[in-house]
Amino acid sequence: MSFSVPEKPTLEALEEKWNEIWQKSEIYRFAQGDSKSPIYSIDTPPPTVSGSLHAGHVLSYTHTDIIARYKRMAGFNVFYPMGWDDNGLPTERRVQNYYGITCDPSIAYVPTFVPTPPTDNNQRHTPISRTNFIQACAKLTQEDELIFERLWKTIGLSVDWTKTYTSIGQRAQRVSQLSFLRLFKEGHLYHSESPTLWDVDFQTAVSQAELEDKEEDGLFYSISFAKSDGSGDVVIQTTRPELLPACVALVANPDDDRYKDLFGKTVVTPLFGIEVPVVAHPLAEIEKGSGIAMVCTFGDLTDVQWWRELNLELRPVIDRRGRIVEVDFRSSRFPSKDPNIAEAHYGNLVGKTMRTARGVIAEALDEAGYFPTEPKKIRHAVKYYEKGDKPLEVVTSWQWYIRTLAHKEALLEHGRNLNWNPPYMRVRYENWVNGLASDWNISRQRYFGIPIPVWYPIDENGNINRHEPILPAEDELPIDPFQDTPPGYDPSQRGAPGGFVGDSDVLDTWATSSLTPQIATEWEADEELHKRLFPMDLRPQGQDIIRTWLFYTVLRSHLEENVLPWKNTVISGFVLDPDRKKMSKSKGNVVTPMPLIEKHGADALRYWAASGRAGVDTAADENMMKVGRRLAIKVLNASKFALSIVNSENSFDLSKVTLTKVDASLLSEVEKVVADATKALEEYEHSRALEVVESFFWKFCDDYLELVKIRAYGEDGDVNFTSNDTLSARITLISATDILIRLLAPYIPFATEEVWSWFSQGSIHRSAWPTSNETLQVASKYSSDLFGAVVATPEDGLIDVNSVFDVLSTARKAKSEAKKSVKFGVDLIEVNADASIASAILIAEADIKAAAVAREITVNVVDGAKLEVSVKLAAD
RNA sequence: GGGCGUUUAGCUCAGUUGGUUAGAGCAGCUGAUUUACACUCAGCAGGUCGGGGGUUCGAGUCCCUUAGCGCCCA
Repeated sequence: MSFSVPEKPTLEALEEKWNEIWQKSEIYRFAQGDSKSPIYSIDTPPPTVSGSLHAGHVLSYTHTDIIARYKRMAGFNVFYPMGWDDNGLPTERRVQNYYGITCDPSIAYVPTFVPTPPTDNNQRHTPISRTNFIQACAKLTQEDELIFERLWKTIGLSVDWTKTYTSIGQRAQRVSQLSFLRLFKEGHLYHSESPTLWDVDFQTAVSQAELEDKEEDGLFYSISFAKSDGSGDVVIQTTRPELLPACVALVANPDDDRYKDLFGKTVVTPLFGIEVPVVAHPLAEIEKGSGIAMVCTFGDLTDVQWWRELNLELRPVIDRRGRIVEVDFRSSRFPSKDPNIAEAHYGNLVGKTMRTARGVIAEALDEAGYFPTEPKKIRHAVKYYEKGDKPLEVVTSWQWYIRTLAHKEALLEHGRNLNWNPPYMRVRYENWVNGLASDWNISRQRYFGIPIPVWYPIDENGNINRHEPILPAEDELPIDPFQDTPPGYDPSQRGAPGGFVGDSDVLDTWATSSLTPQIATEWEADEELHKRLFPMDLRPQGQDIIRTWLFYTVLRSHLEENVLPWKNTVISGFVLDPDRKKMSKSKGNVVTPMPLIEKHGADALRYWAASGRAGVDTAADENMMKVGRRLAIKVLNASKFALSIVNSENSFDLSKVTLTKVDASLLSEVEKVVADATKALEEYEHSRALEVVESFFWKFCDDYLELVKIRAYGEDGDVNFTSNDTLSARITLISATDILIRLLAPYIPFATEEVWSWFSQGSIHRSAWPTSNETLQVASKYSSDLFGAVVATPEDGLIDVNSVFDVLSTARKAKSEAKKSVKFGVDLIEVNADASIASAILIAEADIKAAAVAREITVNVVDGAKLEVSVKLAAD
């Protein structure tokens, strides 16, 4: 065996060099045919490709990659696919802005249309057909995916790129639609016309998980309602007087003595003259305002609940664009006592936005004397869609829902059975499940998404019958009800009386993302593979999407197969900017990873990421990257040095090498490091494992290498070393190097692979993870391969090498304080120590003398004494 | 308002079941220098562990209380 070590190793261009080799040799490929090795499967978060790349991606994906690499080395057949989340609203928004287009389903398809970014950014968006729009989305996401893929490869994610999927791809479509059909048949999914939170800009329904409360300034108006029996007024408070025409009741708490007499009686709405009942409900807060509120259809979700539970009338006044619709005050729905006055006031509101209408009606109420007091300024929470810019409205529409409320208990139980890292993250999940208030609305009134796979019959009068949806056969999936014809119909019947119409909605992105375990493991496509891979081993993800991605995925696996989708989850923290502020586009403090990689190298960035613990927010700190870069460079240089000593001229002829006690003890320290690092990684504590290995590695370089390098070279100096002892040092150097770089391989894959290539075959990332009892085997292998000798261990035990290093360190300190060079001579090192330490020092005497350039060492045994070292430097 | 986390050296963080003198890296300071590595090495200095109270022979660690910061949910 021989090997070659470069003259001047460098980190530059290692990323490119090794990525190319890794891709070619497919070292990260899942071995589908291997039925023996245990499988470790990872449910990788599919990043939203329409979002921007930032350092946060590097943080959490590196954490996962460290585990993947560790498990692969530990003998697992690692299933580590990548998915792209390209479906949904964020993509639509990006495509609209990027190409300057907007989707208008009423426009005809133009086959020749090629989306191109506009030259003038102020230009109005060009309306295009639904199909053209979808094609534009597909085009841009493909480009975006390439950018992500390049980053993943540059930071060295050991993904099996043959398993890539997308959330809009055929496979995702089939799985999503198949699950939809199954859940519908099993009764877990239903269709209903009900009040739903609605974003008036995006024109779509949103779910509870997508809500965001925003604190806003508002006015709390007091409005007088006249009692129908003429016995006076009741004063309510509201922030939304514009909904007065939609008022269907007043509500107060059943325990509120002030209003007990009014329950069951009626009052009349000001301006509009509609008689409404006064009702009791426990959700009415006694403390809030005057304790009595108006119920409108609908101002918010509490209104919806009151309306449902108290069987109130329905008087909708808001359309899907968030504007006031026309109503008839002579109809039974809006039975005004004075239609002329009602119409006069309402006429000023029709077509107005909520905000404008509020001002108009407030003025009218004030003029007509319905404000007993001035409106009060308040701060209150207003519900927004997390991506939206206008407050959500509640509108009534047909939507598809997956039942969640019925499964709370089971979902909590699943949460208890999942291994959470860090454990306290489970609480967030439990809080969310306990706080669920509505079933999951999975339909979205958008375009770039997976179609809801149903059609509806149209009766002879042209009315759509939404109560009896037509379902496709499972083996026809995926389908697009806009393009495909339902069984038993002819394409010409689309939209015609007696014919059919496709559901025009698409699925919520989460309705697909919650199936990533099923998509990745070939559920209902390769059942044998699915069984081997599912439930999966690991779900890594961000803390911000516990309530969405994690929760929904648990729900879907519960509904499909009644199991947890994975055994473990690792929740990563956020990346903060260097000043420890949360990164956000609006603040302009987003740190993008590519420039950092160019500056510090991929291993350095990975080191920074690895130093952040699971669940802990981590600042994008360039200092840490510099430290990582130093480590990678040190690995190259120290390994080069160790290996070149080992590889230096040898004319030894020994059939047996007995390791010196210093060397055997060093190897035993390595074994402890292996054990500690392995334990930490098994517990998903990647940063602790790194710390253990890294700190030992520096000690190995600064103390052990310094201590034995003269012996390892075989040079004499003042001391004579035997061939046995020289070979012992060389075998120890290469064995420790071999093991330590394997321990570092998951963290700094490029530098360690480079070193590995100097003296070993194959990829380090396919080598075995060190075990804590293999050091002697490693030593034997190198001894036999390099020197043709067998290795023996010293007979009577090991010594404490750390005390030997302490002596060396004291000598260095004396020189430093005397401002002398490290190589300055020492006349005498005097040591007082307990017997065991004293004997350790004596055993290492020759090494210490050589390393410290000391002429003499005297060791005094003092029972029970701590190690004391005094150093007498040579004269100048 | 409720929940979770966090507060340790100038900065970023370790600190295990309570147990010697509370650790590391960075920054700072003092030095070394034909060298495996200047992308280096050695050394020094720097802390009342957010405040208060308690349990204990002993508390950074456990309990109570209080304040700041961050996140989540109302």
